[in-house]
Amino acid sequence: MTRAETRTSGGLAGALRLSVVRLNRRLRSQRADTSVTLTQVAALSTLRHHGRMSPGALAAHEKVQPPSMTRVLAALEERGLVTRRAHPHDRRQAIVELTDVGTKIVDEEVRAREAWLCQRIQGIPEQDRQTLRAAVEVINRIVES
Amino acid sequence: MTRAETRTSGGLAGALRLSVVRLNRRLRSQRADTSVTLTQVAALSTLRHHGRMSPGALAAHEKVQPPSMTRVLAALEERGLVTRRAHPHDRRQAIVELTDVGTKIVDEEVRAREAWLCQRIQGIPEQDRQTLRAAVEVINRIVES
DNA sequence: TATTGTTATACTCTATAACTATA
DNA sequence: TATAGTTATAGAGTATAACAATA
Repeated sequence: MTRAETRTSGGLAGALRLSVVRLNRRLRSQRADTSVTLTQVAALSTLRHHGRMSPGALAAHEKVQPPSMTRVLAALEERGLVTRRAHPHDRRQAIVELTDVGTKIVDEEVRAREAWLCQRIQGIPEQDRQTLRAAVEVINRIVES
Repeated sequence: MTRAETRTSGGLAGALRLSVVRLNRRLRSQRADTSVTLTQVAALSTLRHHGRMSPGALAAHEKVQPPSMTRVLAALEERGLVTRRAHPHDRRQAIVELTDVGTKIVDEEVRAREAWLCQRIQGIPEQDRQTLRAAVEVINRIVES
């Protein structure tokens, strides 16, 4: 996909779609056998950055429907990476938080799992890294809108 | 995810991963009932841009394993969007190409399917579009490496 | 033997619909 | 009634292993 083909909004949308789909595939394929999946990493990372929250809030952050998050959390809880507590005032809600093991996974094993992308980012010019930093912010605004 | 958290390569890798995962989810959820799926659109787009090619070449372009592409092509062939021809000199290979209907899908229905992203891209400042254009090139280089 | 592609199988990811419990 | 979450079910997406056909 060359620069010339992304001049129009439609062309840019198509090019961005292809790039995102392919990078997403690459990221999923970097899964180590003993490690957590890409979706699980995303949920753990959100908990690490934003602290404990309800399953519904986590689903909203991750842009998935609640039943999808239920399944992710069940897997994480089974592996002892998160725990569930009762909400102090609203018994419908649960509060999900990282365990010590879960925190360790996010801080260490997860970063090892990202080695592929991290290595490539280290290998590109600083100007390209600046482009990616700015693009992350633009994409996040688009996703939130 | 703020700019400050993406200063290191690891932080940038994590932020980019989260953004890509979430945008990918949004793109998949834009599927129209009567339309083709995101994976099918990606394959059709590649054929549209690069012309006819073998299933193996298409899998390499899309960064999927050959059996995954076999399944995608079977669905597209069943819907009459692509055809298979024999390779003139190597009978192991097939040549996949868009039908007239498939071309029409790529040019019209697929663009309608992208309305969500296209609309958002039209709504951001030109400077942000330039950022995305540059980021597409950087991401593509990373994916190819 | 090496390459191209398919078949068989299984797992991950995600959604919608229907349900339960609580507010 | 409305909200938070789960269960049931189904479909999309993808991989590895084993196979068939051809080079």
